[in-house]
Formats: sequence, C-alpha cells, structure tokens
Amino acid sequence: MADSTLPEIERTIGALLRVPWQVLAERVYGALAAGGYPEIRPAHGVVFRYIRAEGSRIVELAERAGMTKQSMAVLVDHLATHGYVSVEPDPSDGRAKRVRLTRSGKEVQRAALKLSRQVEAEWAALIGAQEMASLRQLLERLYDSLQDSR
Amino acid sequence: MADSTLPEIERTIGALLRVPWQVLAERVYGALAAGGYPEIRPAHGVVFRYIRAEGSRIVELAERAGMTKQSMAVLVDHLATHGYVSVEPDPSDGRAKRVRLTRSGKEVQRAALKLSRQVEAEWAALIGAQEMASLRQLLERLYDSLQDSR
DNA sequence: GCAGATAGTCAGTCTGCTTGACCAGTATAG
DNA sequence: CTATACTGGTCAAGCAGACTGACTATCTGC
Repeated sequence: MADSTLPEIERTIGALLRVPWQVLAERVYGALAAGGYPEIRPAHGVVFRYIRAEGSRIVELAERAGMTKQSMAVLVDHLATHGYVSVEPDPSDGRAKRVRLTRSGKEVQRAALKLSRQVEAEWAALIGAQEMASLRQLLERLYDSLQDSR
Repeated sequence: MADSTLPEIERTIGALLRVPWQVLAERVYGALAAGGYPEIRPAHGVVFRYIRAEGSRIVELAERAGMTKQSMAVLVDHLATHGYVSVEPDPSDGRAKRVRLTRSGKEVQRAALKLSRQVEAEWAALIGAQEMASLRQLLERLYDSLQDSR
C-alpha cells in the first residue's frame, strides 16, 4: 500500500508510478518470452541491467542489484545454463568468476532496450510527445535527486 | 529488464519509474513496520487498496488485485488473525464472506496514505514544488490513458 | 607467513504466488 | 421443481525468488 486508497482517493503517487511500470514490464518480458527467450524472467533483468561489458563478478552484480550473492548466483546460473551468459574463472583472482554476456545475451539486452523505447514511444503517442518528454525530464530529475540523497 | 542498460545507457523509462516507486514503498512499509504495524507486509497492500468501505468478497479483491482467490484468501486470513480485517459470512449469499476493515485496519490505511503524501512532499522539496506538481499531472495523464486503453 | 577479509558454494527456510481438485451453496433452463 | 451449470471459497501441493548461516578456498596486509 504505497498507495492505499481510502474511498475518496485514487491515484496516489505510488499507483501513478507503479501502474505504468507494471505495464512496461509486462510488455517487455511478455515480448521477450514470446520472441524466443522464454527462460528470461523478470528476476533476471538485474543481470542484464548491471553487467559490465568486460564482465562482472557475482558479488559485484549482487551489490549493484541490492541482493545477496547467493541469490545472484542462482540467477547467473540459470542464465548460464540457458546460454545467455558465460561464467569463467577470473584469471586475476582464484576465488572469483567472471560473468559475461554471450552473443545471445547481448541479443536479449538489445531486444529489451528496443522494446522499452517502443513502449515509451507508444506512451508519447498517447499523451503527446512534448508531455512525454517533460515527464521523462522530471522523472530524471527526481531519479537523480534520489540517487544523490543516499 | 524493463530497463536493460547497455553500457552507454542509463535511466531507461523503466528505471525512472521503478526506482522512485521502490523508494516510496520502502519508506511506507518501513514506517508502518516501525510504527506498530509489523505484520503488514507489502503483499497486503492490495487489500487496503482495493477493499470497499461496505466490505468486499474475497473473489472480488482477488479480481481487482489481479491474483487468484487462493492467494487473496491467504492475505485476508493473515490480516484477519492480526485484527486488521473482519471476515463474516455474507448474509445475502451462503457461499460468500464479507471482508471489512476493522478500526485498526482503517488506521493502517490512513497511516499509509499520510506517509505517501509525506514522501511526495519531500520529493517536492527535492525537485521543486512546481516540478512535482507537473510530474504528478503528467503521471496522472499517462495513468488515465493506460486505464482507458484496456 | 599468518590473520583477517573476500569470492563463491551448500543447505535450509520463508514469502508470495501458482495450479488443480474439490465442496457447498446459488441460479437457471426445460 | 429438479437436473445442471456456475460461483465463492478451501485444501493440497509446488515453484520462484529471495533470505540467513555455515563453510571452503583464496587473497592481502602487516
């Protein structure tokens, strides 16, 4: 209830943020599933979001995603068994592993980004291009402020 | 990955919506937990959001929340055992039950709403009152458009 | 060269959701 | 006015995605 609605109320700020986000997420993961990547579930998004091109360690991904290394290890393992990432020993540290996107992992990343842009464009058509641009700008401002105030 | 970030990119529309929402949710549920309602978890939010003042049926809540009646029954049961809702047989239908907020359930609802408004005010201080007002307006516009286009 | 920090794994648990099968009460068509 | 279909809710089982705690192996700083 980040947006509990007493009878009179609707459209708390929570709902206003959550609903579009859910619509977007459903579209993106739905399209990925339908488009030949059925093993990619929402939880795996963080890997694609936070992985660096040169490869990342599991702890690093976990840290960035705000979860435990055990949980991240499960996600990485799933993606590895389906060929979206490769996991190799890190030559510079015998304890560590290096996780990297494979060709098809990069495909997924690109596809997701494209879908996101597509949905954003649809929304622009819905509420007006200028309005969508303003909305994005204001959200960026809020986003940056929230990042700073940590 | 409603917002997969290829190296160059940051701040996809997904991240811009998701991050503030997460901040808000954490604040609201954190404050509720700290403020004497530790049994209220994020999953229970839907009950407070969708319940009608006259009382609602389980199927109705499930429908509105977009989940199965079994799942909703679990949430309602949890809230009932902690005294936030009452569950009585529906006099007009022998199969059905009527779920209503108790006094303390209403308290929670009000507290959550207040917290939400508080966070919104903090954000206004962060990015500017006018900007926050514009942001809300644009989000409302998007929200309404998305509702309509179903 | 040893003590403590770090990367990752194993095992167990919890929450929040699902599906499938079912029962009991209600509504309806013939 | 009864047989049938529908509906509200429950029981049981299972899965996904997170968690904690305990452990091994390796690395690093003094």
